[in-house]
Amino acid sequence: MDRYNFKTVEDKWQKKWLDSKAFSSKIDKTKKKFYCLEMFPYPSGKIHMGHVRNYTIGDVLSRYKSLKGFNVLHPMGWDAFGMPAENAARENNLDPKDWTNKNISVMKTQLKRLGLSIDWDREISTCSEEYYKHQQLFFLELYEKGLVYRKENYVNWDPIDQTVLANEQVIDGKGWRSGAVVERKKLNQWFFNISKFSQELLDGLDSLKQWPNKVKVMQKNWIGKSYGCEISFKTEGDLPVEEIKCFTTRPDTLFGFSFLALSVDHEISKFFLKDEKFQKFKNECSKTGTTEEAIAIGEKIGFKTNLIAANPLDPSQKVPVFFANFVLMDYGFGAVFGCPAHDQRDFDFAKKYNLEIKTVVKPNEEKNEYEVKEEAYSGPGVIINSQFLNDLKVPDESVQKTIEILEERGIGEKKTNFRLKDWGVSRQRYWGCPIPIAYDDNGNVVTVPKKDLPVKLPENVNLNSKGNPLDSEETWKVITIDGKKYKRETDTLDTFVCSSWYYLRFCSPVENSYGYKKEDIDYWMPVDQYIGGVEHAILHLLYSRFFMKALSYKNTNFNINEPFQGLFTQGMVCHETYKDKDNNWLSPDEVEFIENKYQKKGDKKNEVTVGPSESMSKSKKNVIDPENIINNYGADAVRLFILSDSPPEKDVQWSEQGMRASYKFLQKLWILHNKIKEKILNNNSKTDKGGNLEKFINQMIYKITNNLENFNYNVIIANIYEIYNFLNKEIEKEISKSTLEENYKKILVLFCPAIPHFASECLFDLGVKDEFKWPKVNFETLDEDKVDYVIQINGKKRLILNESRDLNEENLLVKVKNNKLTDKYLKNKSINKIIFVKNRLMNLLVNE
RNA sequence: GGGCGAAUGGCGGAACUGGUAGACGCGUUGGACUCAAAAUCCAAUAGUAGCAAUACUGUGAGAGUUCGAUUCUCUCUUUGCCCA
Repeated sequence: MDRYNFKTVEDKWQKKWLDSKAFSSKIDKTKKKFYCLEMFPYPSGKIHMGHVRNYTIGDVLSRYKSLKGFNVLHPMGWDAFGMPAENAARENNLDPKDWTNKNISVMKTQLKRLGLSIDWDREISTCSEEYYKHQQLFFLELYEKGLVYRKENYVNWDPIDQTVLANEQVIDGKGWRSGAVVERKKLNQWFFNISKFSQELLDGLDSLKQWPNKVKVMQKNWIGKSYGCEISFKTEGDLPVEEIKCFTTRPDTLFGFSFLALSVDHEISKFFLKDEKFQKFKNECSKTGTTEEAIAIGEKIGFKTNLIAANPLDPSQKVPVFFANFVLMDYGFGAVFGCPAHDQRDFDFAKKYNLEIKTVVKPNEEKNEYEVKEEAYSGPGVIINSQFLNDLKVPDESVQKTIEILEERGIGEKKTNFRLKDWGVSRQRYWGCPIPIAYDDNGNVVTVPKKDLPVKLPENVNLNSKGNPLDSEETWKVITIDGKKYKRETDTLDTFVCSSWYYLRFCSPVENSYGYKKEDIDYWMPVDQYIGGVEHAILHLLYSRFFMKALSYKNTNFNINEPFQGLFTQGMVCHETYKDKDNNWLSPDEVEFIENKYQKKGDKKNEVTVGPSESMSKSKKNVIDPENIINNYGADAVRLFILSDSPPEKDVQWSEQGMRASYKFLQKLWILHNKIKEKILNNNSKTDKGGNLEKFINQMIYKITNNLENFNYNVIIANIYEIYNFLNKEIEKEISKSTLEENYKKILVLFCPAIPHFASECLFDLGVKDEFKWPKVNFETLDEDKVDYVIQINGKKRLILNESRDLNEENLLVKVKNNKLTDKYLKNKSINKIIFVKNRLMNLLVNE
């Protein structure tokens, strides 16, 4: 018998699957479909362990569903636009397209080595013209429907790189690449009107029964529905302004107000255009970033106007009006009233400008004399010092009641406010999908005619120019429409747009005339199971949901409400971190463990400190390269290990020892396989002596099926080990050829989802050539003649009795009393009560 | 500060609708094979006491419901994630 040679076996099966197009999927209305999708990768160079885990989980599910008889769609593609390509190309003087395509080819080869059941005929890449031309058409359709618009908006501006930065690219207020202090700058940007669907996006969450609750909660918070009130404040002063409208979620604290704060872009700012001091102040404000966090942490500064605002509920109360850096035009009307006692931001501001701090809410447990002193109080309680609002319960009753009063008096109006803002999709980047828009000399917008799509990216551009490379492409920029010259939009689309609809494209990957074919999406959509990292819980998933709503808006022909019926978020792959004596990060293969000490390889004097296990990242060098691991141990062993050590939704700790154990296990399993095969071939026994094989196998079919349905993939691996342990002993017993053969073949099918090459080889070795089917549980074999009864005395387990099934209370009690082991507990004691659970347990309550 | 989770041996983790806590793996210890080591195989492995059968304790802490709680309820501690 040979050792199990994973290289030949895995190569053989991968070739076989490829040649026979084993995983190609076609519409078959006689079968139930199952669309299994993992989040597609960014082609960054090589696959990492996170990919291995993500795609192994998806593959287990796909293979299982397919064995269950579903018509499975399991595609793969590339999220191929984005900044890393542009940066890498700039550094190495390459074309981003070449860099990306090279990476795709490397990573595709690596993924194939994992033996994934992917329909490669459906492969797509978002950077191909074939893909993005449809995206441009969608853009124009959305534009026609009024869901896309252009407006001036503040962005994070990097003055050195001359580019816009996303919020996550701003680190400690500085550009992540240049290190320059980021400024606020106003730019014309394209927006998708996602906020139009705020309510729908919120309501839709309820229908997503197979989504993890935490993701739904995160989306709910992100959408952030709140009720508030729009209040008009009468003003007086040296400006021709009579009233200012504010939005607030806390109208009940109105009597505690001590100033009004306006955004520097509030329309009133037009009166200050020539005021140098104000312009200086405005400049100062632009130095704070636009993130909520930056605003919360940054110092609050204000610019006092000569306006005075009156409390609409008590016009005798008058307060000053400021411009302030913590108010943005995005929120409400760019104007808020400040109640320092009950909002920390307002409190900080009031302290700085010496404004009154008037307490109007007291916590329930406090006395009426309660006063806010050191910090704002924003918790529940009751209203005080507020005339007719006094004694209302905060927050529910007080907010509601105040709004009613304001509405009655015609000075306020109830408003629903959403935190969700429209999606800015403009990026000042080369490597993205061009926006099919052009401008005339006056800056008026025209759309590129649909027949002229795609708007292709120019080639051989100079990536080292300042700002957006497309902006310096003078010849590309000029476009002629109907004989007239226009200038193209040089911004490209956020890459999240590409990933917002790629799952539709997988249904019709080669359809040329449109982004999808109705017949295809009617059959395949929605995605039955979507699998990926929780880091996309908000943006990508919300944008995708929006995209479906946008496509179905004013379009009766498109009726997909939610793209992803089931969602599973897998955990990360972690590894210990290492630092040498000079505090440099070391990779795991630069470290060795000798004489109970970690040291740098070949350098005894360089002791290594072991840090906590963290998500694998290049910056901390705690990365294990999947390619080496697959080469050393084989794809099945890697799959086995990555599944075995933790539940898929939790983080898993990479361990070399665990990896080796998985490898060794497959070797042992191969030896066992050969023993079994030998016994099947040369065994004439017709009887099974003392064997429980059939019963055991049925239990395992039951368990593994359940565990697969519930994503308990780590337990499935434990079940496989159990099967091995059992078979390894059972095989020594006398067992008939038919029982062994029949049951063993079932077992091998159970192995298919997790270790497909190995299981296929064993089945093939036994001459099984037809399509494999997932075995059914034979429940009859599970009904045993004898069961273990747990016997408790006063609630404590004292004895296990293996007795006939379905014993009634009296008969079991006799057996218990007759058993010598219970003597010492029952002697001279009377039984007060008996709890009896059929086929399971008897609990005797006796006098102590 | 708010929201949502989590806490089980030396470690990763099992435990169906409340009913034998610790499956399975790693590690550790002992043994076999070997001149020796590696590899492999066998055995033990929650803690305490005992040669042993066995007994007691034990699922972050404390209370509660129950014949019976890792599982349900309340309070607290620690910790993770998201939002501020």
